[in-house]
Amino acid sequence: MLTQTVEYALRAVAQLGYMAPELMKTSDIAERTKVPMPYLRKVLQKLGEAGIVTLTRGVQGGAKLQIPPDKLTLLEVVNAVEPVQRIRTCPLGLKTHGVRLCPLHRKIDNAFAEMEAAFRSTTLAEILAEPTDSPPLCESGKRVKLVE
Amino acid sequence: MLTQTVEYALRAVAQLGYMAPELMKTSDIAERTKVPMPYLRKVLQKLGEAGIVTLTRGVQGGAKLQIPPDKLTLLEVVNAVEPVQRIRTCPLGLKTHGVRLCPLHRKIDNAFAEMEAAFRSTTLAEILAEPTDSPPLCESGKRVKLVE
DNA sequence: CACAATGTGGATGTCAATATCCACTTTCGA
DNA sequence: TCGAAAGTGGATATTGACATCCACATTGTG
Repeated sequence: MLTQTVEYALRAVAQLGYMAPELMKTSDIAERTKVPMPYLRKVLQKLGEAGIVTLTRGVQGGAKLQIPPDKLTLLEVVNAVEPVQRIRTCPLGLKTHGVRLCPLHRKIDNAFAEMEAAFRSTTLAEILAEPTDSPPLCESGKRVKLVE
Repeated sequence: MLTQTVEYALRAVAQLGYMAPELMKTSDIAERTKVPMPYLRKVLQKLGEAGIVTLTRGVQGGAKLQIPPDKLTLLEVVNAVEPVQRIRTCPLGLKTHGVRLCPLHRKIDNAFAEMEAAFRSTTLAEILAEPTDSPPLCESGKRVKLVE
């Protein structure tokens, strides 16, 4: 959970959130989010498959949010690129454990569960709206749409 | 955080907790915890450098817990093999962000912080003592020391 | 219609985490 | 004192995440 790829996906979605419902081409997203552009393409494709963004080809093409920011949870974004791996059976393969995790693995899985819950209960809109000196992905005071 | 190596370290420490304060040779730990033995060696070495276990060479050598289970937190074990990477500055390198994380990264770091706290507040003794049908690393009913 | 802008799909490269191997050192006990 | 039982340190795979590249398909515009 929470790999580099997830971080990239969250940045891209946050950036698209500013633009919503307009679209933005990949190279611009890459520049604003400081994600390597060729890799960002792959990430956006996964977000596309998950129905979170819509991708359009050709001139004037790009990506745009398919889900309104107040309906999109961070967990959906995370799961689109790298589903949270909860511990469901004993990682040692002990037969008698199975579904009933031992205290060690229960503890670990609980930590995952809490993280999952934290992301599930947070929408993109909340992230974008939160009052702060440091708006996501922007320099202070530049909390505006991309100007051409 | 919480890589395979961390999982291995926790298993090894849990196993040593059963034996404490006696020692156990690496091959036995490997067998019980189902960790590849050559790799377990490396993990134990890190735990040794951190002062969590003591390693003894030669005949009758092996590893043993250096810290009593009720004084050893899971976080110490995690940090010994793979320190938790908290987000302390803006990952995008935005100058105006710096120490003051944006809501997105604050959210992510909070999740890390909670996980850290969960592990800091749990001792090995608690894990081993928790009443359960599935004692850590053992088949049910076999919550006993390794019998030669 | 032709061309440039843009995304697509797949092949390939890079690197760190994971895992293995081996020659060497240390220790115990016969 | 010698040999077997351990751990040590370093070299070497293996693997998956991360990243790049390129030929191609699609779309808007002159």
